[in-house]
Amino acid sequence: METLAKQSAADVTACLKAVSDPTRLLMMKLVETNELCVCQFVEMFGMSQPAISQHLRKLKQAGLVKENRRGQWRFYSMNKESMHVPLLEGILSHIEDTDPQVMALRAKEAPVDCC
Amino acid sequence: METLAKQSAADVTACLKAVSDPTRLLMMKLVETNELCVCQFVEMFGMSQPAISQHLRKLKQAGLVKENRRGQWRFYSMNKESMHVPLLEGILSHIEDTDPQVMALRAKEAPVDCC
DNA sequence: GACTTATATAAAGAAATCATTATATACTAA
DNA sequence: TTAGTATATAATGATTTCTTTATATAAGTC
Repeated sequence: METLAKQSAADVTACLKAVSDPTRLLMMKLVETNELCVCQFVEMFGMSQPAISQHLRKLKQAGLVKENRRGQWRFYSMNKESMHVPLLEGILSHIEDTDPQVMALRAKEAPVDCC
Repeated sequence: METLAKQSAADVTACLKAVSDPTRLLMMKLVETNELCVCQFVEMFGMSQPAISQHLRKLKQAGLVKENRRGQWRFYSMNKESMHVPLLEGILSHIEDTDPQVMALRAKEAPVDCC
């Protein structure tokens, strides 16, 4: 069942800009089902912590992820209330489950107190 | 009926980068059904001819449009053979038909020998 | 051939993007 | 309170993107 909530071209562009970066697209694929904290992203992507934080900020500003604070950690997951969810889910569904990049990232998923 | 031809995350990113620009997204919306020549795009978008040509080149390099030469004109239309068609159609389907930008562009559509 | 028209390509500059290092904030624990 | 950990923000620089102006190519016309 494909929900077809339509939006303006400008809104679609805003969503596409947010996920047209390889790191952020993969991030969205990961948080589609999981909730992950910043330090986990850092481990998985092998990127500096500020770089990860800035990508997450862009996703948050676009309304694609929501932040959940628990203890000293901040968890990110897909914002299912976003107007962009139908579009976003549609895009993510085109990434094959066996995608090597996604597989490699998931293999590196460490416990929350990884850092 | 939603075709679900899956691709690698890298391929999806390549497609998204091509259409995450407002001009190019609208261009794809227009050539989804129509075949348009460069001078028509120039009229419709009110942008310089080289700017239009460069956007078209990016779309062509991504395999999203095909070029058809007839006389002195070059017509562009969606490349229905592209691996990205299912993803692309999915994205375009989220743009509402009454979108003001799309409507404004279509209203400006001039005959081919416009220039 | 010379001239016009449609389009592509090149060159250049402003603005946006994405990374890094350095620093600030905020929560936890002792 | 002091120290440590997790994350955000600021500052900076390299690269990319998007536009414009200038020039080249290629087809059509006289």
